[in-house]
Amino acid sequence: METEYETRPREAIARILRAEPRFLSAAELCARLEESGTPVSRATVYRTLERLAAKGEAALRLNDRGEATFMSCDNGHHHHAICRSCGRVEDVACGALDTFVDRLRSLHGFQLDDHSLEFHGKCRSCV
Amino acid sequence: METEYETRPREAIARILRAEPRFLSAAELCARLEESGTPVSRATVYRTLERLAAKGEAALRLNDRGEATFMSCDNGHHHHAICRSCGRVEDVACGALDTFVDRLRSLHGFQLDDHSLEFHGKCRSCV
DNA sequence: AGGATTTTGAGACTCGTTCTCAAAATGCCG
DNA sequence: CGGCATTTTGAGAACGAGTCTCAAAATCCT
Ligand SMILES: [Zn+2]
Ligand SMILES: [Zn+2]
Ligand SMILES: [Zn+2]
Ligand SMILES: [Zn+2]
Repeated sequence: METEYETRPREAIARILRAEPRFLSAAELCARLEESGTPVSRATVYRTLERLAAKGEAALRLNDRGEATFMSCDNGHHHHAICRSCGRVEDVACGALDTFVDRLRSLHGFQLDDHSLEFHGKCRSCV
Repeated sequence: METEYETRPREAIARILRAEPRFLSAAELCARLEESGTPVSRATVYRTLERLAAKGEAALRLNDRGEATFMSCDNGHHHHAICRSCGRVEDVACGALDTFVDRLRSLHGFQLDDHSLEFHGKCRSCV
């Protein structure tokens, strides 16, 4: 069998993630866990984050230093607007680019000054 | 003063990058340099890539394992379509999303099956 | 060639991430 | 309640990409 246990570390990690609209690194998560009186080892933090990401309950993002960061994130396909100064993340539903920008300005009050866009698929010679 | 020298390692690296429409990691670059009879140390490879990226002659990208990869890339703002199987990169000029997708299909013959989009700027509370 | 300056390479080092494995926790069943 | 099989955890070793150091080599200028 392969049952799943509900453990203190897992709950503590999930609680912190759910309360923060930001991508947190494993190190930051460790620090917060320590502060909140529920220290969790690095190994467990990584294992739990990997598990959450696999279940689609957390989004994984590599920051500009290549470190893995995680954020609580519901399943559906959408994109992220990330604040340069505080890191706050606004979820933006997928649609045409213009709609995106409009929504960012009006709905989220987000001042857009840069974006990165990457397509993935198969090139001509790979069908 | 601070003159720049034209050296064998730098030329070898630039030559490989210019011939490959793919993002290459420092390790891959080292291997190719070795093969082509011009071994270059890791340190120099990293220094040269950093230099090229700073001059806007190479694009930097973190792959899904967080490793830095580089590709010869001209200055202007544009986006990338990356083949899932061979890694070939098609440059796509910036414009509305619909135009992007059309261009990918017709001009590049690129079969799009996923994309990632990230906005950067300032959130409401950071002005 | 001579010499000031820049560049290189070998290897030590850093640090994020993964691995190992014995100890602890969990849930179940008698 | 105790055992008990199973899962999870933690401390620390191991790993690997990237950076740093500094003496030796290369480059350019005269
Ligand atoms: Zn902000
Ligand atoms: Zn989308
Ligand atoms: Zn391809
Ligand atoms: Zn653009």
